[in-house]
Amino acid sequence: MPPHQGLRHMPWSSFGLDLVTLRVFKAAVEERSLVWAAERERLALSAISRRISEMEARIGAALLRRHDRGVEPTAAGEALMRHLDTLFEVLEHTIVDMEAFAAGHRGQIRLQANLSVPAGSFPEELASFQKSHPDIDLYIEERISADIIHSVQIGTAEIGLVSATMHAPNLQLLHWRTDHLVELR
Amino acid sequence: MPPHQGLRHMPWSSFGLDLVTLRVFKAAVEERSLVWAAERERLALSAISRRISEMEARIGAALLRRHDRGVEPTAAGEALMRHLDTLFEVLEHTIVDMEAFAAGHRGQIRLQANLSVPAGSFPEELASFQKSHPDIDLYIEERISADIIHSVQIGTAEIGLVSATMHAPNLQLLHWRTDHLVELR
DNA sequence: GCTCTTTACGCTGTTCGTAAAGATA
DNA sequence: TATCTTTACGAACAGCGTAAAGAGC
Repeated sequence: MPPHQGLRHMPWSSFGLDLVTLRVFKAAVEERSLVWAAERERLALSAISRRISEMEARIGAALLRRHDRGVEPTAAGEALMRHLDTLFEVLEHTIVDMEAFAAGHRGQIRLQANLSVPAGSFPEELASFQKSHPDIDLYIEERISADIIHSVQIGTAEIGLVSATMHAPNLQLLHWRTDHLVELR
Repeated sequence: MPPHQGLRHMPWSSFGLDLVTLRVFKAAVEERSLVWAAERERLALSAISRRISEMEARIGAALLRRHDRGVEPTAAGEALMRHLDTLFEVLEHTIVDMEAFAAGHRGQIRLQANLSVPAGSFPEELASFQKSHPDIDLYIEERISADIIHSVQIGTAEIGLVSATMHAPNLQLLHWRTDHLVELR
């Protein structure tokens, strides 16, 4: 049997939406011209024309109205643009988030605690955490509660453990990369 | 000068995020296995492995932890997953919206007519149109014939009705989203 | 040994850029 | 004519699938 050579037909759901084409389309609408969009996206004019035409074909509706002074979105194109604004916003947030992981504190967690905390089941909790996250290096430091909270807030520590009695009864905070807010015990 | 052959390096911003890879990654996390993700996405196992590895390389952080029973998201992978949920939601809405335009049953239609038109059976025609297309909002404006024609041409009106005697005997044009050109009576 | 993931490699489809042609004021 | 968009075509790249190799229980 010859190589099956893939199911090329479904890049995304039924429409062939891809980020590059969507980005190029956005540029075309914002620049009101394929020529300028080509320049802005550093792509050949012909490539942009083709991308948008093929997207229109797949969707089954015109997205741009062409005239000899440039282009203009149709009603469908405007609707698409509204979605693209939020789509690329989400994407931007995603990238920022991923950059944070890529940057410095990759696989390292700085933990700060004060002395009144560790008495209870803390060591076991720590051990289980390290077992389930073997690729993370834990750095443990002792501080006073106020400093710990500040460190977590400004990001010089990923985890802060403060005495339960000082701030909230029976509650210890584990603040992990600003994504997780976990109750410990 | 030889063909410049493109700036291949920047599919999206600095990261090479593309919808197919993101979708595949989502599948891998949800299925907790590349094998199952491959099956679900109808893609070769090797293709999935490569896609995810390359995305991790570009991002500069591990997204999956591999063991011999499958895969598991790292902290970075979990963060990415949270964004993907909203991203694909937006995309889903976009597709639904575009499908509506493809079917031709959506949105607003700006209609321009001049006074000499409506005398005849025009109101009945309009009523029947609105009855058969209940989800379309009709906006009606009065203009002179030349302006109407221009509006339809440049797209500020989807429908133009001009006096039969002025331009073509016994003919009124209904120009709909530049896709349909329908004779009205 | 079994199940999972990764790497190697040939091959095909995709997509670019250049260049020429069409369209419109 | 000048300025935009589209189409044609050759070439490079990207991405798939098969198959073999690595890893961990």
